[in-house]
Amino acid sequence: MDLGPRRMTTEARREQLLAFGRQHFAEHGYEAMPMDAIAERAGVSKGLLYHYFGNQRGFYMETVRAVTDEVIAITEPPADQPFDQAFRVMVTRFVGYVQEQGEIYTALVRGGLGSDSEVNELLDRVRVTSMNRILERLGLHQPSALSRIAIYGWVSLVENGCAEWTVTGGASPRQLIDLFISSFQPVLDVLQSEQCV
Amino acid sequence: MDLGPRRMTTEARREQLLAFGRQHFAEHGYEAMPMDAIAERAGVSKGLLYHYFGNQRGFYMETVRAVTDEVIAITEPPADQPFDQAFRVMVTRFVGYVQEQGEIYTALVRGGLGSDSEVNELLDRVRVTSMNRILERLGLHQPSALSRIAIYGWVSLVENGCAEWTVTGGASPRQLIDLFISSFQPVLDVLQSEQCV
DNA sequence: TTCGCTTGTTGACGAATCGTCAATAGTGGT
DNA sequence: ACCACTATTGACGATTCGTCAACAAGCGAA
Repeated sequence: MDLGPRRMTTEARREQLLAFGRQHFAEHGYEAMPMDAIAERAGVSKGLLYHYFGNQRGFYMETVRAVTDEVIAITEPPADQPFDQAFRVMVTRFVGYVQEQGEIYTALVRGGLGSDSEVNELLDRVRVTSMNRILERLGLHQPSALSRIAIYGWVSLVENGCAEWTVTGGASPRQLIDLFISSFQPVLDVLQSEQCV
Repeated sequence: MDLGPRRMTTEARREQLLAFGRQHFAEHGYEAMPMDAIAERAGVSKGLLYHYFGNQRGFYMETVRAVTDEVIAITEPPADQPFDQAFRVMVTRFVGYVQEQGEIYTALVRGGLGSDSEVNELLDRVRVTSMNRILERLGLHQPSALSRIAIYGWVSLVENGCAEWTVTGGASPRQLIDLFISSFQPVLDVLQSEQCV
């Protein structure tokens, strides 16, 4: 598959393998294929994968982490704008990301891939990061449990709504964005009733 | 662990093993422990587990199915009530179920347990069933993609909100129920704008 | 009670996969 | 051209999966 130079710098090889892993796991899922076969598809030896990622789960985890880090970076809301606007930017960027990288991201979130608690922590980092960003922008530094649950739930709505969108299609990005933003209103109501107490 | 009679009827043994599996997988997750060890904990031989469930995934899947079937049965909305009321019943029963069986259900949904696409289909059955029930009660027999995405997203909000609730606590069932019901309003708006076209 | 048949149950086995490690072979520096 | 360094390999031991022929617990009949 590779056909490039047999010996690469550590960094280049690592990125190449992660890029491959992203494609591979999105398509085949975690542990659907033995490491021997995965390595062969990647054009390297099994030993090399173990050398770079420790074990099978390690390879999968690093791949997932690369994607989640990307999502977190992309959805960073602009700092110099009022909440409403920054919020819309955040949602828009997320939907845009899903539109482009949809299949891979969905395969990830849906758990079409395998997972254990560690992998789930990675995925949860995306949700918690989004939640904290929203709380911070709203100036809620000590939110109640209910507030956190409300935002967390909304983030899940966005995530899974997008996942479903990737599968079924049939709606424009704009429609999705509007849906997500209007869905936030009840959550915002909870947060504000919070603030008054 | 067992200490009961060594030889049981097929049905009794099967239910005993499923009850054990529910506890075990909620605590240890899928594939965290070899089948030998699982069997030992269950007080039976490894061969018996394979006899009843075919393979490791089979045992896990049947366990998950038992739980998801339970959820689907419990959240069946009453047929003889108007939408608003039936809807509230549905949400209330779900929250009640999570309150009682929370840890097991959450371990399942969160994927603190492992999963592959087959397992995920099982979990998705719960969401899709809820979605279809709502659509049916509303008389929407040919919903647009956006409508389906909206409801699916809302179901995910409920699911993950409850999961978070199980972990963090700090809110009353009533608060959760109200949150979920008010969160449905924007979704309902989408559905109704649909209906007019 | 004893025999015998049905079937729930077992544990040792072969196959497959994981993860390791000493050996190999590119690559850059001198 | 040589050397030192390290990226890379593939065979190996260990672990786990899933199978299967043998075992034995219960029940009915004699």
